[in-house]
Amino acid sequence: MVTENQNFFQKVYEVARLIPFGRVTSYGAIAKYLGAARSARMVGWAMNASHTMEDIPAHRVVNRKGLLTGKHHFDGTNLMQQLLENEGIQVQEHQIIDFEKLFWDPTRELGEYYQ
DNA sequence: ATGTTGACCCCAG
DNA sequence: CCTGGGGCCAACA
Repeated sequence: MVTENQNFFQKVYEVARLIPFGRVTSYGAIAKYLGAARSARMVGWAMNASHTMEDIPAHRVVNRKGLLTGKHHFDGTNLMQQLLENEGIQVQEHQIIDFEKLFWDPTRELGEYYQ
C-alpha cells in the first residue's frame, strides 16, 4: 500500500521529471500543482532525498525568485549552475536570467491539478 | 513528547 | 540590504 507521504514524494519526482529541457520551475509551483498539500518545504525535502534515491533534474527547480538556493547541495560548488548553463539557461549571481520566460508552471502547462 | 532546523513562501517595517 | 512575524510538514537530537 502507498501512504500519502510516498504518494506525495512520487508526485514531486514525477513533476520534476516532466520539466522540459532548458526550462525551470519553483518549489512553490510544484507544491501548488499538488494542491499545496504539504507546502513548498516538503518539495525541498523531496529534492534533498532525490539526489540519493532517484535521478531527478533538481537543478531545474529553484525558489520563487529564480535564486539557486540549493546549489550548495550539489557535488561541486557551481555544478548546479553548470548544468543549467549546459541547457542554455543563463545564471548570474546565483540567479537565473529571464526567469519569468524560462519559468515552467505545472498548473499552467499541464493544466489544473488532477486531484 | 519537545525544540530546532530546513534546497520555501507571504507579509510588514 | 536587513530583521521580524506567520504558515506549512518532515527529519533529527
